[in-house]
Amino acid sequence: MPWRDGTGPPWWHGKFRGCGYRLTASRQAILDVLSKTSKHLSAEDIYLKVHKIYPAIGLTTVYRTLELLVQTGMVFKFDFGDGKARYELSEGPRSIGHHHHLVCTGCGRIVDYTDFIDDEIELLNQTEKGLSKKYNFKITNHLIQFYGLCYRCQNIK
Amino acid sequence: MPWRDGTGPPWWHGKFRGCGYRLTASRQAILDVLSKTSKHLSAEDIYLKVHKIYPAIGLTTVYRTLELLVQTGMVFKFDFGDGKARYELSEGPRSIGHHHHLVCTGCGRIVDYTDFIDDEIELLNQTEKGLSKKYNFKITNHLIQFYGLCYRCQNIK
DNA sequence: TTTATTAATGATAATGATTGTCATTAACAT
DNA sequence: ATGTTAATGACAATCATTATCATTAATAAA
Repeated sequence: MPWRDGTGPPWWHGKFRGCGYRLTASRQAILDVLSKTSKHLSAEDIYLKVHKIYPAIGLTTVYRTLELLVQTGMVFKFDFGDGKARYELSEGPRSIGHHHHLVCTGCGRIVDYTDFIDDEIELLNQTEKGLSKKYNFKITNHLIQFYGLCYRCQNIK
Repeated sequence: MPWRDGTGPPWWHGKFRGCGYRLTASRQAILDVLSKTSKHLSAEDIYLKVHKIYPAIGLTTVYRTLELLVQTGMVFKFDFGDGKARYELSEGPRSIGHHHHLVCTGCGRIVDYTDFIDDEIELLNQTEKGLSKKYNFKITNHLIQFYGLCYRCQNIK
């Protein structure tokens, strides 16, 4: 399956049909928005962006589509503790764009990092294997976040 | 500082005074409940349990106390994707009770695991050190969750 | 191609966890 | 013992997310 190699249709085209879902304009628009950002968008952020391109869309559809995308593993849903969920396109824990987060508990700032990812991934693979066997889980993804204070919040009294 | 060694007052007594907070009956009751469970309680779960011992307490106070406990690092707030936050007493990522979670995306079942923790922790320490330096973050905690399907959900069509 | 089937959609209302308000109470420093 | 002020509880308000339901449109069937 072509994964964003620039040739042919976007990598997600086949994903829907295969599962019996329809590839609609709304869904394409949402995937488009997600694939063109590196930000951590909330459902409403996504709604607003999609709305510019495709004004007919409703917020409900955004929520519904995101749920579907999360279920099929195409999108990962994050919680950074600010009361709304954030969504990122997920090409799986082994993909190139995969990263983890550093979360400032003072101001909510989020830093994506890919440093150290290689070592982490290797260990995580092992852990995954062990956990899968012991608990009979079929593991599909993982979430790693570090919490702390960013340089700014360290210096605020 | 005594950390639940069984002698003297509960380990958290000093935590409050030191920060200028008052150690009230509500707060003690909430900490008591949290320290006596290994479940992943929501704010309402906690409210109901505390209410039995200390019926005067209000739900608002539970939320406020939990927020305080999270801020001071005594409690960790989790999101397992079911719409409500869960709280666990945190003695920090190096403590004995520290564990990570396996989350079933099918039914929401949560498995705590401590297996592999030692290797994980060692790598996480290194990563933490590297990240701290590079991004100038003062890291205080981390969150690790694996997502997948439990044995039951794997066999449901 | 036309038509039938049914998933997908949008508008709107409903839900429910969490937060804000404010008068009252109680910890604890003095 | 008393004053200061943080903490509390009842209640209202907020706001992200979900449910409802009539309508539309993507795909299969003819």
